[in-house]
Amino acid sequence: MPGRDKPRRNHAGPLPMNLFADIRALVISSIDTLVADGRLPGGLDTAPVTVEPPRDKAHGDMATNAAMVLAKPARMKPRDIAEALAGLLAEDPRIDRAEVAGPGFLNLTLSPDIWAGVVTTVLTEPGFGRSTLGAGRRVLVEYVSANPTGPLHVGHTRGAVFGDALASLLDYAGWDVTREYYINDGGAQVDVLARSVYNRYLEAHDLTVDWPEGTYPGDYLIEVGEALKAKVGDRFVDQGEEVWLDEVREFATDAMMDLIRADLKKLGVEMDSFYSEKSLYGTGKIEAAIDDLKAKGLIYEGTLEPPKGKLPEDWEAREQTLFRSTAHGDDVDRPVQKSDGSWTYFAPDIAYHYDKVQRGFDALIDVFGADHGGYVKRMKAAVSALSEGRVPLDIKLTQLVKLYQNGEPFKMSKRAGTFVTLSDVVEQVGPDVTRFVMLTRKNDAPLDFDFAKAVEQSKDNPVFYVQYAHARIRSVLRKAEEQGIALTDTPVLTDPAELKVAKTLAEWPRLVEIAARTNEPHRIAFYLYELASDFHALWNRGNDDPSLRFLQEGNDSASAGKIALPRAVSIVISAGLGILGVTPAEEMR
RNA sequence: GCGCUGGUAGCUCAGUUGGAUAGAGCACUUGACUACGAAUCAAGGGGUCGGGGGUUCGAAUCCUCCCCAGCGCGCCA
Repeated sequence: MPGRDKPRRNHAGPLPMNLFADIRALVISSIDTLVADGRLPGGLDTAPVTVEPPRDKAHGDMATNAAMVLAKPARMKPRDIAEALAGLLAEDPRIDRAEVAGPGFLNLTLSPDIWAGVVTTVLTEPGFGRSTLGAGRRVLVEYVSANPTGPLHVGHTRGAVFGDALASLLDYAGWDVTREYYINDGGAQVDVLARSVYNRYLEAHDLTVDWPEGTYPGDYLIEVGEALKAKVGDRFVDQGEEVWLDEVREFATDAMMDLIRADLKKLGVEMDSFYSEKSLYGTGKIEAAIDDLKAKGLIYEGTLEPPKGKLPEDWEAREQTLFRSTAHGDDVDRPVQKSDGSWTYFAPDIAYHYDKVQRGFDALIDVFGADHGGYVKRMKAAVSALSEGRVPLDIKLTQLVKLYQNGEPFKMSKRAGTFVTLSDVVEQVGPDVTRFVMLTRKNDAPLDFDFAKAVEQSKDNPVFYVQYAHARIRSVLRKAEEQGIALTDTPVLTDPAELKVAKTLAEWPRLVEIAARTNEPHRIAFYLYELASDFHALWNRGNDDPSLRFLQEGNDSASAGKIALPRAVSIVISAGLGILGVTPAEEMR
């Protein structure tokens, strides 16, 4: 077998940062060597070559598909390529064995001291896991963007948590991230808000008022009405809308944004900027965006086909100003102006995204609720047109959150003014649990959130599982400090359970890149669960086998060698929880 | 009718963007605390990956046609 009796070498070279990337580079360079030797034809595309952890651990530490993806273009048998590659790879000191398996997989078993090196890297390189994937490019993440008409509810909470974790993840992966909230303060709904606040204002003057359909009767406006009274006295009583609407609207939206900012703060979400829709009106910004599209020949006057299927009752064909979004992948063209000449809601959205492009971002991400799924194509079309395809826009939809209390569904109805707010959730279960639970589901899958389970602190609740692992490690480290044990960055790893933990640590940088590339922060949460699981397993091995305990009675140097591994685990758990915005627990007694 | 998102173990969900015999947790069965923290661990049973067809060395993953659920579908944001 190749490589069996090669000389062992301690790590003279650089410590492994992303082991999978390092080994992949080795595979690629080996392919180049084979080409140079004439054993492989030139001009091969190595992009599809992957190096991954195999699903079955019996297949070694890593597997590469290189031979199989090269077989066809090289017009060779996969096993022949694999054999040639195996011989070369086995010469590298990092690789113990390279074995051909199955249809042409190359299974790699790494030198055991590689894993100790990984632990040392975690302990000595402050940025272990941080990636240069983003290369300092600027990305704007827009999230929450709830209408400023009331407190945030659970649906917004998920969007807030998701967007915030995604932003942190991208930052960790080397992007220059801006977090932004788009305030929908320019549409009809803020007029409704203003009228509702005006009603509360009248009530504050002990006047009786009607609450017609379409107003916001929520209690949270009572104090806003009183505050308005405190500010303007009875100046607006018995006055027509034309007198007070503008002022009340501004007063009310300011009050709502204060409320929303306070809600976000409870969750630990902090925006870099708030962008006002209203600032687009009367400033020429909408016109500028539409003109840009017009210059590209994408604006025209026309009449849309009625939608198929159920026809709106009051449908009648009208000529409107349309955006030729079909030229950029949409299904139908979209109106930007109503038949009376005023803007549709889509127009300021275009202007807002035009502004994002103008601000020079390299990539844009919008986080919407699932009920806005219908706008994905048109927004992508708009950004594609405005940036001439230069700026990618990814739109992530967050699905509904279904609330339960001990299995009993919680109903929420905004119309009736009774909905479960972000405050309700955070006050009951705390920000850490709220955030972690909402990130243990893919963003586009529905989420069941049971208050009872979330506070129960059981295994049902993964945040405690991860927190507990961290707390256990901190406990060990406190004891080590009490005993005056001098720490070392060089671990002693012998048991399979120890190696398993180190191998999982080695996957962290790769996991970060996958999560960042796919914009899927939930992968971080699942990874942390797996790391915690490996750690708990090792801990319990120590119950059966005292030689595996981190603190070795009366042997400080042995203890130090054992403690290095859990120290590394706590570093990665802290980093991962940091991305999710969850505080690592020091203790949980 | 069209579009978007889902459909994976009894339940709740992952699945490394096409890799090898599809994985966790809960629940169920059995076992481990004179402990570095048992909120933990070990072992076991459990599958037509919604269904059919296709693409290829290879499909839960890609294409196509159906079925089911949620959301959306000009002059509301």
